[in-house]
Amino acid sequence: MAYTLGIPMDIDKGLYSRKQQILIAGAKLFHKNGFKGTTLQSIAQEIGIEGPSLYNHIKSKNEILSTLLLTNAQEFSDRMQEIKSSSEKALQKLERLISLHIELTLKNPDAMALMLNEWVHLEKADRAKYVKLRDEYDNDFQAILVSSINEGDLVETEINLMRFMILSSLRSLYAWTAKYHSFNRIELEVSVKSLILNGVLKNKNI
Amino acid sequence: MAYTLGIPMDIDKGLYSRKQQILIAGAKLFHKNGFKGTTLQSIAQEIGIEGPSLYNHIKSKNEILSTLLLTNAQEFSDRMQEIKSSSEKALQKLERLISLHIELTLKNPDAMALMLNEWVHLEKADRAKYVKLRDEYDNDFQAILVSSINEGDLVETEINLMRFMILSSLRSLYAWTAKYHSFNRIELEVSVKSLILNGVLKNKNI
DNA sequence: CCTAAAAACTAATGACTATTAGTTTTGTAT
DNA sequence: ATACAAAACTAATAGTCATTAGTTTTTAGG
Repeated sequence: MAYTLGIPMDIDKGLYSRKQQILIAGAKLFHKNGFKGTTLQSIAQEIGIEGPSLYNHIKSKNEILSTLLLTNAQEFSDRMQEIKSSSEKALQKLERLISLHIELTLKNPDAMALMLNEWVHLEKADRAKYVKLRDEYDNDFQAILVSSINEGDLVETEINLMRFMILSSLRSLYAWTAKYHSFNRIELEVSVKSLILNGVLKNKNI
Repeated sequence: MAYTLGIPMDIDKGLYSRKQQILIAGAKLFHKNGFKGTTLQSIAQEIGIEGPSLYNHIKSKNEILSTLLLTNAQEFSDRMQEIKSSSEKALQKLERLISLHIELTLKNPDAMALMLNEWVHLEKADRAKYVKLRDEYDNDFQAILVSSINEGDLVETEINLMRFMILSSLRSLYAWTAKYHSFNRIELEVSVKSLILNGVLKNKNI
């Protein structure tokens, strides 16, 4: 069974289920206007129904946001476990993490955008869950950087800043892909890896 | 006369004017809860008055946001003109731009955070003005990168992606400085420049 | 067909909050 | 002191939604 946004696809119709449509429309509009700036009516309109009809499929407006954020945060977390537990050297793990960000960004740019800011509108419990997933991810990411430094592959900069700079670039990629769809995934991976690993200078003074 | 956020400081009292206090509190709360998630009452409370009293100093809630965003966008724009018109080589201009982002981020992290997302809540005219300033800045930034490539200093990656990756890192710095105040500006400049220019790899394979 | 569940609709409700009105307090210059 | 303006307060207004209630339409299985 194929999944998108954590919701099973309605294969028979070759279409998205109503709940999926709501999540897709929600992601799009939350991204465009912010969570608080988006009305349920506008989400309903996007899929051709009236506002209150949404309640046949969802429990609340907040549920839309938390499904989007937690599904994606969980996917990052799961994929991180996979990468962590592999036996490659840390530098290769870093490259796989870059690929992961690009993959998920291309699959779901709107949801990716929400992960940066809109989590502040989650309700307490979901918010705690989200922040926990995210902090763990960041810690794991940094641990891989530390390993790679110890393996002699990465330069010894202040480690928090290094993690921060890399993750900022990767987490902002959704804005790039929205404008330049022409790029294919492989090209993008090559370019992004090169920029992060080698920087922008042509002649390094080693 | 000293200025902050484009508003003259009330030097006699050694304090901020009410309008400045409102802008500072607004930036803080808009950053924390988003523009739509922030009530005027909460801004007023932050500076010890009642909500409606704000109207003795401002015209509307939106005015707070637009002052914050346009003041800072204008400062970026002005400083860009200065750097553009200097006679250094492009690589030095790029380094000055990195310093500029760090300087303004340290001076005003909350406002910097707003520039990423909250501009969507500006009213039509202000929004157009903001987007124009920002697009022009991005174009100028990219033009400097192109010059630097032509001068043989930067690698020939897809230019939009290069600009995008650099600006994403720089524009996210506010989140870093909020957590790691211990860093001083000079150290930060050295580290950020190195990460952007040289990347994270220790041994480049030239 | 028929029927029961799912999903839609329209019409409230009620909370929240930006803004206005009208009044009182505070600060300052004469 | 006094008066005038600035700045604060309290009490209303009015618009905007999320959500609920109650009803009708659609859909799918027997």
